[in-house]
Amino acid sequence: MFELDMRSRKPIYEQLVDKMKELIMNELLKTDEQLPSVRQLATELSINPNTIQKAYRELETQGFIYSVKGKGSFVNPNQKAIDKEKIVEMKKELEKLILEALYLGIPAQELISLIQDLDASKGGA
Amino acid sequence: MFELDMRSRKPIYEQLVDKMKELIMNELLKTDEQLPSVRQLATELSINPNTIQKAYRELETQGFIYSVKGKGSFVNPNQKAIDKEKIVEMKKELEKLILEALYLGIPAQELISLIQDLDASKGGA
DNA sequence: TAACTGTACTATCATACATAGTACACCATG
DNA sequence: CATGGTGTACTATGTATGATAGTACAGTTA
Repeated sequence: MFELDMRSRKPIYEQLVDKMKELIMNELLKTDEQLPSVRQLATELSINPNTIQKAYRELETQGFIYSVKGKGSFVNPNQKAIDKEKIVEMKKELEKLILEALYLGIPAQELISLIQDLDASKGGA
Repeated sequence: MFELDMRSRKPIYEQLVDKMKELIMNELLKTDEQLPSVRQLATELSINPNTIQKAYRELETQGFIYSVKGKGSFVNPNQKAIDKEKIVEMKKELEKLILEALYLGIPAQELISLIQDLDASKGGA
């Protein structure tokens, strides 16, 4: 369910956060559905429970999940608060990366096709 | 000439490498043109000479520049060897980021427009 | 009570990046 | 030749971040 890239510059906990957000926004994890427990997921992924907890804490801060002591962590029903700040940040990152890609010689049309493909697969899956 | 983001996850030397490659590929630095010296650029950017040298070494390894002891570093006339590996890597990164953006709710059309704008400004500048 | 949840610490290790300092080889200029 | 510029190499140190290890405590559920 979670494919981690241990060599990535992006830390594990952050990869987890992003994956979770995708699953939630794509409704593969539905409202009030229970997430795997900190220890269980840690065992499953062969990483430290602290790393999982760090991801969960971040997800809770961002309003994607809520956690209850003794019970577990669950998908938050109200995630309308997907912060605009994050979107702005994302656009900046994308702009940088796209510019690099163009300078690297990747044709604009190829990038556009990539977006269209991803968009289609996202909606149609 | 070089805008460094000290807060970025991308290390300084790597930012330098990328900037240089852009300048070279965009022909803002022309064939056999001399680059700033290691110490000079270090002073100018207020960073350590070793960091500059690391960037230059990397650029030389990748075939973008060549260095001559006692003389300086220069733009390589033959940079046809723009590695495909880097392009593949770039595409993967882009794919991840675009997917995140789409899930964040940024419309595909907006991303496409972004690419087109960047592509136009790149060619027309 | 027992076994599971989340949560909160401290300590330690590993890695990558950047800096500091020194040293040497080479070239150009006076 | 002497000086000061170039690239290059090396060790040591500082720093920040990520990840792990271990322990402990609070709450829930059976």
